[in-house]
Amino acid sequence: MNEQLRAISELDRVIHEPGRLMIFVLLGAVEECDFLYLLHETEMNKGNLSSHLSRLEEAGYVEIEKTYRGKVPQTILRLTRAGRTAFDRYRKGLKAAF
Amino acid sequence: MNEQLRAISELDRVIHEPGRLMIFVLLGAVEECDFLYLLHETEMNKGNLSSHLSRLEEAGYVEIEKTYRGKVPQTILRLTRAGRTAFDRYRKGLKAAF
DNA sequence: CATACTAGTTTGCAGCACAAACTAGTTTGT
DNA sequence: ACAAACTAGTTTGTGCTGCAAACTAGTATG
Repeated sequence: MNEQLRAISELDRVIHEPGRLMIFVLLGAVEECDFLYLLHETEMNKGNLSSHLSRLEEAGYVEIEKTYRGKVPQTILRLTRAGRTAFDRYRKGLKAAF
Repeated sequence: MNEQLRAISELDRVIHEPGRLMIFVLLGAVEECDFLYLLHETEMNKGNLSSHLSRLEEAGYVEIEKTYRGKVPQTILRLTRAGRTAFDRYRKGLKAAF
C-alpha cells in the first residue's frame, strides 16, 4: 500500500462524516458558538445536529456547555484541544491523499 | 451557508467512503486492473472489496468485466466515463472545502 | 389559560460497512 | 483416481450510524 492510500485509510472516521466536517470547520474558526448558530450555518435539522454533537462529545472532540440566555436555554459548543489536534491531523491526511 | 460548507455538504457520498476513495485513486491512475491488484493495494478483505465494487457498479462509476486468465476466473475493473467525471467533481469539491 | 413558540433530545428506521461463511472451480499430493 | 488444499471471488448476517419525525420541557403570547 502506498503513502496516498495509507493516508486515505487512516482518515479519522468520526471527522470524515460531512455533517461533522461542517461542524469542525465552523468551530475551528471561532473560540465557541451556540447550537443555533451551527444549526443555521449547516442547514441541518436539530435532531441531526444534536446527535452529531453528542458523537463528537463522546469522542472527546467537542465540549458541550448548557447555559441560559435570559430564561431561554442555550447550548454552547467548543472544540477541545484534542478536537483541534484531530482536525489538524485530518487535514494533513487529506493533503497527503490529494 | 457559505461556499466552503456548501462544498462539504455536496460531496458525493458514494465516493466519500474511504474504501471506495482508495479504489478511485487506484482505478483513476490506470486504464484498468484486476480484482487482486485492488485487493493487495488497498489491503481490504475480499468481501469488503467485492461489495464496494458492486456499489460502484450500481452507481454507474465502475465497469466489472468477468473473464479468465487461463482457467482461473479473473475480474477486470475499469472506471466509467461517469466515474471519472464524478471523481473529478469530488476532488474539486474537496479543494473548495479545504 | 390555552395556544404557539423555542431549544433542543430521543426514538425508530433504513442503509451501509464490515467480516465470516459460503460457492464454484482448479491444482496438488498420494 | 480421489481427496485435500488453494484460488477468486460472492453472499449472508450483524452491528453501527446517519437521518427525520416525534417528543420534552420550558417560555412567551393572544
